[in-house]
This record gives sequence, C-alpha cells and structure tokens, in this order.
Amino acid sequence: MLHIYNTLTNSKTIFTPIEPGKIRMYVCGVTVYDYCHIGHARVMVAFDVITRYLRARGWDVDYVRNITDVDDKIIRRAAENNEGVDQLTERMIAAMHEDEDRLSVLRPDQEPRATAHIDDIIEMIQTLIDKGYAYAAENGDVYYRVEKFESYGRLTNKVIEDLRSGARVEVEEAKESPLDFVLWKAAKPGEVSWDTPWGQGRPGWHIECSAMSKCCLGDTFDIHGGGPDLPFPHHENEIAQSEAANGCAYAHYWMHAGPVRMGAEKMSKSLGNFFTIREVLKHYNPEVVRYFLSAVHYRSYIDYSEDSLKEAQSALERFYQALASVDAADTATGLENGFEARFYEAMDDDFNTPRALAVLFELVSELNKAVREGSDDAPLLAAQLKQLGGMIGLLQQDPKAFLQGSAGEGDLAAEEIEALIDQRNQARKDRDFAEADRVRDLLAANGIVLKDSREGTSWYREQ
RNA sequence: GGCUGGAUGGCAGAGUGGUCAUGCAGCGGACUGCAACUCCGUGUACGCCGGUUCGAUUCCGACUCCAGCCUCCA
Repeated sequence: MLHIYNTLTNSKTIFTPIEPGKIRMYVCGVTVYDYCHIGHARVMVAFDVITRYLRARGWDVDYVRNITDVDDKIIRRAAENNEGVDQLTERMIAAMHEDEDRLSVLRPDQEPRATAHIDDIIEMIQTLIDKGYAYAAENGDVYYRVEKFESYGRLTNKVIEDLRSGARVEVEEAKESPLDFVLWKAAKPGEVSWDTPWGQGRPGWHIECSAMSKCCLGDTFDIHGGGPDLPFPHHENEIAQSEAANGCAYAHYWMHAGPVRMGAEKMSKSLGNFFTIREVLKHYNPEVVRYFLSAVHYRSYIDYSEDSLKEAQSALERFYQALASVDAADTATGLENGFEARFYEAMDDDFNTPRALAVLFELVSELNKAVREGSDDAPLLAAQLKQLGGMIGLLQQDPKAFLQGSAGEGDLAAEEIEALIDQRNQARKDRDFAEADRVRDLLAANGIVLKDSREGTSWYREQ
C-alpha cells in the first residue's frame, strides 16, 4: 500500500489515483538562465527515483516537468551575455539534459516549455478575467485578484489577513491589493513579447504551470511536485489560478523535496553559495552524487559536504565490491528471503530511500557470505541486489568499471597498472616479497589499491 | 511575528511504547607472505523539564535551539 506525505494535509496518507493504475504527475522544473546546481539535482533525482520505483511496481506514470524559458532573469542574463534569449535558453536546456543524463535521471514524458504554450496561457488568463478573478490594470499588467479566491492559502496554511498585514510585496500602484500577483506582464521596449487582447507582454511565472499542467494532464491530476521554496507563493498561486479557471480541484497530492544546505544555510542562487552539478561531477562519479542525494529522505534537508560525498563513495564501493565478486544471474527468481518485500515496504512508505538502502546493505552481507561459502544462491542474490538497486536508479554500472574509475590527468593508465601487477606477481611467485611490496607501494602512491584472490589480482582507484 | 519541519551513538541517517536499524570511521580477531576485499566480534545514542504508563528515545504538555517558507530562488 503506497503512502505519500501530502503537503496539502501535512500528513502521510494512502495514495489513491484518479484512474486505477495510472498516475499523472506534474513537477515544477527549472528556469533556464544558468547551469543547474545541486539543489536542482536533488529535485531531479528525487522525482526520478519516485518515477522509476512507481513504474517498477507496475504503475503507468505520466511524468511532466516544465521548463521556464521566459522570465526576468533570463532576459537580464541574455542581455548581460550579449546573446539572444533563445540562444541562452537553448544552451542551458542542453546543459541541463547533459547533467541529467550523467546522473541517470530519465527524461520526463513531457517537457513543456512556457514559450510553446503562450496561447494556452492567454486563454486561461482570459477565462480568469471573464470569471472576475483577474483584471487588466492601467499599466498593461494583468493581475490575479487574490482575495476573490476564498480558500487562498490552503496549501501553506496562510491566512489572508496575516499576508495583508505582513505584506513585504512591493507596493505596485496598479494593483487593487498588494496581495495580487501578476499573470501577464506588460513588455518594456525591446523585450521579448506576445500580442494579447490586453496588450503586448509576456506571462507571469505562476500562470505557465497552470496552463501547461492543464494542457498536458488535464484539469485535475494526481501528484504535483517541486522544490522546497515553491509551496508559497508559487504553488498557492497555481491552485488559485487553476481552480478558479477550471472550476474543479487541481492536484490531489503535493510533494516537496527538502533543501540542500551549505553549512547551516540553504544552497541557493540568490545567496550565491551553490555548486553546479557539473562542478561536482568533475570530482565525483555521477552515481556517487546520486547516492549522496538518495541516502537522505527526500523531504529532509541535506548538508552538502565533501565528507558526505566521500562516504557515498565508500558505501557504493561496498555494493560494487560485492557485485564484483560473482557473476549475477539473469533473474533472482527462486529466492525467498524477504529482502524484496522489505525494500518495497520502505519505498511504499513515502519513498523512504535510506530505509530501502539499509535493506540493500543487509542483502550485500548475505551476498558476501554466500560468495564466501560458495553457495549457489550467490548469483541470485547478486541479481536481486542489481534489480532492487535499479528500481531507484543505482547499481547499474559494471562493478569493475565503477571500482577502477576513470583515469584523470597524470593517473596511471590501465595498461601500465597491469604491467606492474604482472611484475609484482612474478616477484611473488619467486617469493621476492620485498620486490612485490615495492611494486605495490609504487601503485599505492599512485592511488591504486590491489586485491589478490584465487582468480588473480584485481585493482581499483582510490577516488 | 505567522506557517511548516527538525533535534538520535565520533560522523551520516532510519525507526520503534519493552529484543538488531543501516552506512562510514574506530577497536579486537579470522583470512592473507604482508596487504586489500570479505567474514566474526565490539558502542549504557535518542535536546531539556514535567506528565501518562508496569515500562518512553518513541505518546501528551511546556521550554531551548536549528532550518525552510512568508520576496526572485529547486
């Protein structure tokens, strides 16, 4: 029985889909004006794990994640770079896809872009105006009339009176109320813009998600997800827009990933304390980054640290050392050891990956014992480990390739290493252990660790 | 100030009304020519104060501290 923590109710509840066996999910994506950082990676990986797992359990998942490709920051950055808006966004979308591919994040089924849905956006704004939920102001902007939407604040337990008194929102003369937010922004001269009944301009941030989710998934869908900074105001505004325009419930379950922190602060663009995905991938295997992001429950904060990444590396080495010790069978059929059920139990409990990983570590112990004892179960246990790991996007590399890593600049090449290993093994055969140890020390000085076994000597790089 | 979360062993991080999380690191032993890998063993951990209970880290209440959101941000 799948349980999901729903931000709407602040509680874990049994998941019931609108249509049996089918899950329609919309996740807020990235504004493409810069490279993605580890915080973005967290949301990508979290919802990738969720999608992979749900599919592995037989759900038909339609996963939509949008791309915001028109916005103030994009316009500003493009101007700074002296490039066109399209040029910038295309470049950043390509970079994002590259980052995702490296992290084994599967593409969403649909990846709508705001600029490709301007007609849908305009149509929805017009509906809101017609229904009295929005108004075109004198300055050419169109605003949402927040106080007209009675349940505004439901998602984040905000009370309209409190918002009004504590409003830090800039006072905009054209607005009827400081709480009103912009649906359509009038274009300044030279800015990218589209024609509408109420003048030239471009969409506000919140409306695109309402329009695109409607277009891709319908008026009502199952899950809406996003990052930790989105519940207010973005998701609150989406609810107000969609429910007012469509006249029915919007998303049934709201899921929000936790923040990545640097020290004691949230990693964010505005604080400038972020690492991009590509920077981190220069130093760590992508799977290590993925593991690092999966070793903590998706709703908790994660502190970014070199120590945690190194620990992720060590943990994965344990998995791959076990997998390297035996050839996995094609399937794990015939095993009745309870690991699979316990893994499912953990994942069905709001996608508890740390708990699921603990089950996999116990499976590793079983596997290592089986290998040691020469049990026939060893290949089956290895198959089971790979299969369950695959459900959350881990353990799919060739074990040897993972352990050996890739040679960086100045590192010994595989051929050189193997020549030295031959040299050492000859010395060992001659019982010249001083020479054997000299060669091994030489390799160790180059970050190469050796492992002797009955089958011969294997090696891996210290990462 | 309001709204959400959180405080667990050296570190990371699950979880539970009464027996084990798990990983990393450490220590002892086995294996090994020596190592590495692996195996076996090894830790009076649950912020503070009250309450409920035969029994609370787990439930309830107060307190302290931390984080996120309340403004563009994943």
